Amino acid sequence: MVATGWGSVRAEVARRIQTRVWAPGDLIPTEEKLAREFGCARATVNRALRDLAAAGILERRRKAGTRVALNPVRKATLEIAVTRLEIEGRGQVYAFRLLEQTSTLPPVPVGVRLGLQPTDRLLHLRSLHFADGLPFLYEDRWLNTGVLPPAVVFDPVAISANEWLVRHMPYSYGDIAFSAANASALEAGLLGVAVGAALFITERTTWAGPLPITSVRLAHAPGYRLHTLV
Amino acid sequence: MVATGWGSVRAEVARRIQTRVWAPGDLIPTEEKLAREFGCARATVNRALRDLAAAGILERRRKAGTRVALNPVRKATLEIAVTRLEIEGRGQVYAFRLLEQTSTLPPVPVGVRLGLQPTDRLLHLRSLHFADGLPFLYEDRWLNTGVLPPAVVFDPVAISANEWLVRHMPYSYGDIAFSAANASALEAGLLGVAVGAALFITERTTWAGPLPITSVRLAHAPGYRLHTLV
DNA sequence: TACGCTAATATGTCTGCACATAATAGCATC
DNA sequence: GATGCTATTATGTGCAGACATATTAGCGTA
Repeated sequence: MVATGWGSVRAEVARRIQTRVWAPGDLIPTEEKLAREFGCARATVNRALRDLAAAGILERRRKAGTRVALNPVRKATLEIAVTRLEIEGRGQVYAFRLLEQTSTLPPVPVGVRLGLQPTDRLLHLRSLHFADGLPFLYEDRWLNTGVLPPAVVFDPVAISANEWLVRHMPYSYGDIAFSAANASALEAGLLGVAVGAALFITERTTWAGPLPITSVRLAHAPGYRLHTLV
Repeated sequence: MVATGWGSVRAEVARRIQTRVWAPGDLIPTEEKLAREFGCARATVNRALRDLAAAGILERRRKAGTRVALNPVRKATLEIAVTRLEIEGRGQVYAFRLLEQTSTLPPVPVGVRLGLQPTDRLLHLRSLHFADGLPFLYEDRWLNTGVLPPAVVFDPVAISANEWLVRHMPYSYGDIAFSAANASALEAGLLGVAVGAALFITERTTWAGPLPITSVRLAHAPGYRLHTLV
């Protein structure tokens, strides 16, 4: 421990866990003891241990103390960027085409997922995103236009809904699910692949506070890989 | 702001961003000003803003100040649990069967991924995991036995490699990639699905510090969905 | 034995202060 | 105008001390 700072405390604690000085399930010394040992303030140790706990390596409970996680749950972090940036980030040319834009009653599962009344109409957008001219992603989106800020015009032909939302309804929250599915005839035709090809599917439902905004299904062309950070 | 604590500062800042009091790209007040406004210490504001920055909502740079992220990158967090716990967590019965256990030279891509010499031998494990008696997951793993702690015996018939590693080589780091693939004849047979069925694929490479431990490919039976937290 | 109260304890968080560090803006110089 | 130094500034991190809060262990009582 020649380095200083909470990062070095974290590194040393992580080292002791990796080298099994402290084994899974073990109770590690209290913040005070560690602070004395490392010659730093308790707040510094606290910062380091809190960080390791957030990573799933430690489990902390008041009074009970801090122990090395017994069933470490790997927490993987993914970056979900706007499609345009994802494609441009690889040095490819981005383009997208709007295939459909209708205001209609959503299918029941979509309505339920968004918590809507059966009579609520939604904007149904279907579009295709291209990388270097090749189909990259097929997007099927239901959009609750009622909650969009009326001040700003949304032209789904000019800008992808994804990007528009991220710019004008920032920092809403939702849940994301990933799965695999065989390409339907429609999807195969649009993406230019054989019917039944394995597609990587992303499904997102997004809320701004209590208000449902959008529910979208993204079908990625074969070859798509989603990577964790680091 | 009737509540107190850094959480309430975070909530209020998030609210101002959601309601576009502070729009994307805007510079928000300095920590000192916010601390004065909220009637708390700068450290408290710092904690709140640091948290929002970690979530990708704010961008912070010394001297430059704190601004609302212009191209917010959604950071999704996934929990990757041990397969047994994942299945038992749904109230299903877990079982697994080891299909192959050989020590051999890995295929070139695997060797490269692990950064091994072309002459290094690896333990090749192939196994099938079951949920309620039905095939759930096909695992194809290459394991660098040289780095395993010799003190503890690893019996791949008795315990899944995944779980053994997580218990005895805790807190190693690696990268994970998700994709979709059509089931090969082999996979289809093992998982009891049609050839060509869309499988959700997880690939992981794991290191303990500088030492490569394992590279694994997991093929999930159709219907598998990976969910983000919250 | 079972239950409930109480004291002890480890972490959670806040305050106020200090100094470190990175990045900018402005000035001086060539 | 271009370049380079310097002062300024906002965040990053550190410290010590304090109080809050959850949880446990132990004790006493029924």
